[in-house]
Amino acid sequence: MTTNTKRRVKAVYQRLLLAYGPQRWWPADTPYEVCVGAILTQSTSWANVENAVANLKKARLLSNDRILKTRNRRLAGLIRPSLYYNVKARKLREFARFLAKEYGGRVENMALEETGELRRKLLAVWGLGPETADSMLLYALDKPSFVVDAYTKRIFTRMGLIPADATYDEVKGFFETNLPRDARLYNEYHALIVEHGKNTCKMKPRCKGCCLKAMCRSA
DNA sequence: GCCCAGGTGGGTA
DNA sequence: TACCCACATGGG
Repeated sequence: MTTNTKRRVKAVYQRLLLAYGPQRWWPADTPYEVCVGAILTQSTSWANVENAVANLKKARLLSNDRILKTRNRRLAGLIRPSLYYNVKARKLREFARFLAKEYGGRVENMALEETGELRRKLLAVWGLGPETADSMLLYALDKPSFVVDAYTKRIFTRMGLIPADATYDEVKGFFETNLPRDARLYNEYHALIVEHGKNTCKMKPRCKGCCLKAMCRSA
């Protein structure tokens, strides 16, 4: 990995920060709420997730014990706005069962586990893929685990920094080797990528007015 | 009315 | 391994 690559990765961050300002993620009140949101936001816009989380709060079900005690059908009804509500209800309960069994139902106890080992355990839970697991590590536990999503790959592939067929772990590795190991930086960088993806990447004609245009091969 | 969003699991060849 | 499909709401 060249110092030039490191410079470009840093330059992208600075351009995004300048364009969108600090994002200060994750939008949630507690680490547990981050974990729930990470599951609910799978392939779903955040606005829909907010409605689903609000329903859970209103029903006083936003706790590991309550989710474990609630039937799938009731849970699914409450998280209906978040799309794929039946599978997501199961995912919430699978996570709740895991948290109860391994960590006494407390997210803070997860934080005591070594990051690599915890990531392996999270990935073994049904319904938790790499992006969801990394979101929990980074945004709920403040662990330096870079989160990769569809926007990340799209943006950095267009800039010629990442091959189009790169796997999730390869993209994650790209960022972790080209950035200082800093949870706050990873946090802000991913949040900025999402913000950028939601706005500029949809622009037509593509890249017009994009803050990364000067750095983008396909612009 | 159409498109797509802060993915993941399962089935098939 | 590499695809393809199911899941299935709501805002622009």
